[in-house]
Amino acid sequence: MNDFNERQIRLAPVEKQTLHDQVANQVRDLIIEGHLEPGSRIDETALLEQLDVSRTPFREALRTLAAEGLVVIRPSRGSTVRKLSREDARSMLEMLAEIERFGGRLACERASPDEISALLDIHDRMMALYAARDRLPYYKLNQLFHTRVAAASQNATLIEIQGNIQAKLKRIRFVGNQKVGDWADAVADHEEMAAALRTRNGERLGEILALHLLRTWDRVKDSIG
Amino acid sequence: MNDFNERQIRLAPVEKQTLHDQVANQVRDLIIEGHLEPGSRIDETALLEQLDVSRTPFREALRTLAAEGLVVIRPSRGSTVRKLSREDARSMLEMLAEIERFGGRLACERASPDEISALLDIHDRMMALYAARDRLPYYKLNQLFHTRVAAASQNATLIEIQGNIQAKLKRIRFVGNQKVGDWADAVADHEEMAAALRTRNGERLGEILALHLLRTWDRVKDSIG
DNA sequence: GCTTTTAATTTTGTATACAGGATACAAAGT
DNA sequence: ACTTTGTATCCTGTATACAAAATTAAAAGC
Repeated sequence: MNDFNERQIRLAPVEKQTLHDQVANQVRDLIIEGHLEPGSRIDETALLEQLDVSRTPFREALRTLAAEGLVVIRPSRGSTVRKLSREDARSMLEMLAEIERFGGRLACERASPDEISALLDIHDRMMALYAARDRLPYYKLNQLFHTRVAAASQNATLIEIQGNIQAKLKRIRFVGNQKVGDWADAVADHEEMAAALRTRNGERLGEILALHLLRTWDRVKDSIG
Repeated sequence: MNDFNERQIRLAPVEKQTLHDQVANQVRDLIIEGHLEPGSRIDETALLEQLDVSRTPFREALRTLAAEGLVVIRPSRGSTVRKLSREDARSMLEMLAEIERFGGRLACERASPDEISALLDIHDRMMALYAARDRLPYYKLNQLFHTRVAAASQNATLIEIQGNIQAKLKRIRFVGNQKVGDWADAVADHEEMAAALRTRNGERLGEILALHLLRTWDRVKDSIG
């Protein structure tokens, strides 16, 4: 009688996590959150104990992170947290700017009304946080906003690449947003983005998104390398 | 007296290859060259014997390929060669078009005269191969041309992403270029690219590159699913 | 005859052991 | 004192062994 329901449940299984994946996620977080210094050596034995796994899944995780570009593995010489050179950061921001420009354009063409209002909602919350000068939650929501714009482009490849680059730049961008005046400028940009979203002006949205990121480069370029 | 030379040699060591890397490259080739059918299961034991390695480096290689998006690993259920859905292919080509558009623009701004003439040289060789209707070498050179345009953008991130997507699409694009009329169209595009390169007209070059790829989508979209 | 259970087999994920190479340190030579 | 050579230690890469899960095959029930 509830056979059918049982079956439904079986057919939609909870996606299982291997140890490898868990470790990869944990280490990725450690890197992105800045608990592992860029350029520093990754001490296998230490992390191994801390995470309480054996070497096999740990090393597989490292390979994954290396392919993602967060970790550098030099044969026989251990792995290090990838340190972005000035040139790396420049090329990533330049590329991200172009990707978000395109994403913004597509978003305005393809987003559902719901997606648009969800975006505007995030925007409003960001503005409230700015008014309260509540930096960290603002920063988190900002990341989310950019991610969601990309998501609204309906282009899975774009979404993935945007996420990848954003992850690698996460720390840098945070550093870049420290000065008060810069924050005000960023907020002004975001107001324009919201306006462009409301009118579905893709050209304009893309333009501001790109500019927004290129400005980030100008802000951080001297504190890197 | 040759102390200095000795030291030079030590400072530029030959980059060593781990077994893992070799296996990753081998399997990647197998996939790209089409010797492993997309969607098909990857039989560990079979490949293990064939490549004559143990499971550890092999599985690490699989992780790498999974992160690159060439392989899909479902926990406890083995790995398969990633099969591009129609939607995957669409989003990749759409994205690649935009990336190459940007790459083309940057190339015209930043390429050295040498790079430009190297590109035009490749172009000439392509045209000769077209005249001889020599399909396979033409195809290879075509890949190289697009890669080199990207390289001329001087943006490492762009170069990497372009290469990644190109690798994943390799088989599809080959399928798409089968009809005679299509080939002629593609050649016409390439003549225009060469012209734009000669005059360093980045806007134009980017436009044709993008169009060229979007046309590819039109050609292949019905044969994918 | 078809579905469901149970058992056997294969396959996958993880731990561990071992070997080869790299790093660090100390001793000898300049 | 500084460089070089030799040695000990540590770390990395790979093979293998074992356990858990999934797949397949066979048997039992309806």
